[in-house]
Amino acid sequence: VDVWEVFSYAWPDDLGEPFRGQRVHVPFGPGNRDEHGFVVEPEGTRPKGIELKPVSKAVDREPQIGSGVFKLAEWISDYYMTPLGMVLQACVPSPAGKHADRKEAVVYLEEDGEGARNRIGPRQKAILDELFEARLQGIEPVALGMLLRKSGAQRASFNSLVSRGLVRTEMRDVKIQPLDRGRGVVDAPFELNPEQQAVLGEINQKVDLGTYSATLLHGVTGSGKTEVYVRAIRRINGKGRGVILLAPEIALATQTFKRLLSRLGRVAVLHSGLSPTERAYYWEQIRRGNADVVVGPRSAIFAPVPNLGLIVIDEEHESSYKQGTVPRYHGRDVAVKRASLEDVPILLGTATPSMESINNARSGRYGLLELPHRVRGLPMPSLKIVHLRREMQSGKVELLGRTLTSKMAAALDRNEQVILLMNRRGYASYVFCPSCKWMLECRHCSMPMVWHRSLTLATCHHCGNTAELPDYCPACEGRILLFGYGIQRIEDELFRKFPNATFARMDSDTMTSPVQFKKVIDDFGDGNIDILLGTQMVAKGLDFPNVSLVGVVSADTCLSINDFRASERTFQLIVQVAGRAGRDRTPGEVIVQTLYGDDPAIRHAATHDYRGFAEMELRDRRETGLPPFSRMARFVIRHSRMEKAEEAAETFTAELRRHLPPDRVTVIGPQQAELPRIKDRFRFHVMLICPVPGLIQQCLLPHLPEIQRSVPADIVTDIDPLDLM
DNA sequence: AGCACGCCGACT
DNA sequence: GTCGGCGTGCTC
Repeated sequence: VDVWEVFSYAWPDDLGEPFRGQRVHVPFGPGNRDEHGFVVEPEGTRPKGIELKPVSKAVDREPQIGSGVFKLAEWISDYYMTPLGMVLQACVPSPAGKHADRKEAVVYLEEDGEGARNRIGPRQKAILDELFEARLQGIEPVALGMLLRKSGAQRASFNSLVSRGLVRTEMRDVKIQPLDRGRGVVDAPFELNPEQQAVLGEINQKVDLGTYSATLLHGVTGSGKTEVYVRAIRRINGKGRGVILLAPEIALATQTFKRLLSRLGRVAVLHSGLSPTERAYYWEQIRRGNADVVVGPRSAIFAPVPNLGLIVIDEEHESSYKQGTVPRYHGRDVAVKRASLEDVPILLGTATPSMESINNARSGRYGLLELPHRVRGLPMPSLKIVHLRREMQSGKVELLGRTLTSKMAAALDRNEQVILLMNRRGYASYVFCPSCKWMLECRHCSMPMVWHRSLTLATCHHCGNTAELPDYCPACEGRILLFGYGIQRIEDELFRKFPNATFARMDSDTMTSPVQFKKVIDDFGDGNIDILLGTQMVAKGLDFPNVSLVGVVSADTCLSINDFRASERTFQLIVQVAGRAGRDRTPGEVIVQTLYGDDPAIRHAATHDYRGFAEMELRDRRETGLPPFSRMARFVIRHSRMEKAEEAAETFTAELRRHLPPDRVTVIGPQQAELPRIKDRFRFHVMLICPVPGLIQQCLLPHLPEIQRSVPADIVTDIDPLDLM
């Protein structure tokens, strides 16, 4: 609904007084269809010569967001060049269902529902797609009500899926954690070390000052950042003010939420995985000022905390803070904006600061605090780079090289635990015909599909489309091969090499629900599992005392991507996963397998040399004029026909050029995007690079709606893009 | 996004 | 002659 304009309506007296941000229903368009909208100007001027329609209904009776969040939404609308209505929709959750049931139906995707998958209707397909998406995000099961709303399907289509055995329902208690439960605040079981105390002292000064300041807390993995947050939060709570704590994703937010429950007073969570009832409950409690802390992923930055005193962003560097759909905002940057609008301090914590943040710290825009050592004098894990090429026995493909294998054996002998990390990309299995080189590709995206043994289906990672495994190659009728070093290959190797060890796999295929996630985490924590094998998921925030060895099966997969942040991401991934090792008495060891051991990102990670890496990377970025020394904007032009897309991209770019000063804005493209076709749409893109923050928006914002309308294709606008594919 | 209007090709 | 394709434009 790309409606940029603001429309005037008559306000019937019986609706009370209108206020900014109020949700309303209005008749819209020739058929007067019912649309929802937000009051933007309660005292708007009446446009002349137009008969006003009356607002039909007011949804809110009290403001759901404060003026700070409303201003924030306006800023997002301008900065990210997104219509204000869409921004407000992202800020304010849709109103809760009327009935606050004690129980609700939740839906699971059935594991072995192979058959019957063909010949299902589009509505049923939509339901399955939603469920599959939820599984990939690890938020399965999904509340039935939410599922039907999101897929736009009727109950009948759903029932049909149940009778085909493709999905399964269960009744679940609506589990709302009452806010006042944790009233008795538990004291910390231990004292802060001098380093932590010094850092906390600095933070407390800013907290006591109570005005805007941004502080980057660079603390190595295991340096006790969370404990520092907790103390700072308590202090601000003691002044009767609330805190927002952002975590990169739902799973981590949930984990942090539980951790805080035992240490702080009234803790609330907010995220899209909650049932409407739960979400409404927390929202309402927060709005009334009953929450001391709100924990959540990026969207929690819009929480209506009435007397905000501090914002904390954990794992500031994480790219999941950037939203992939409109409005495409960066949670960290929006948080900094909110802090400055509401004049409160903000704390950004990480072991591997993003280039943006470290640059801000160096230029003095942010303060910088450091925790260079682990707590309790624990040493950093030792890191060893292993060149896979040298380790490979002739002709035989081994994923776990000689060194890693023997280190694993030794660790297991000592009854210590092991974490193995592999990147999803590059470790997928493809469906392949060796004789004619045919490969199973998604019909809609022209990208190879990935075979999942557990689902007995091939899926497309871009659109979620699924396909059955063909018996024979459709091109030459030859034999089909599953090709690639899938996770299963590693599992097979583990079976062969460590027949007595127990291991668990943790990736989006096996972690279908928070319950399963918790179970694996608990089992591993209790020592029932020796080896934890996982994707990025295992790199983040886990804390197991008995892990002495971490193996990075291949560090290269994120280097090969054509993206100027590849180096930064590789460095972060290695340092973060290495941080899982040696968190208690057993010293940690990390083996990084690579084909390109000379890569500077890997070398710096091996010596825990953040400074050296940042120095080098910033120099590169400065020389090439890339962020953080410039700002980028990216536009993707999409059309179902290739020529149309290309043509539209050309005219769109020409229009952009007319409004941009050529000496200050570099225009790259248009060119075909890295992923040339997704969901049946061909993609071209243009990139703008400009050293002056905000200049691109200033030049384009007045003209963009008009330009977009004049181009017969979909245009996606992405400011400060992280994804350049 | 919907939903109209409007201007060109293949049919009863 | 009309039905219907989808490019274009508007929504207070």
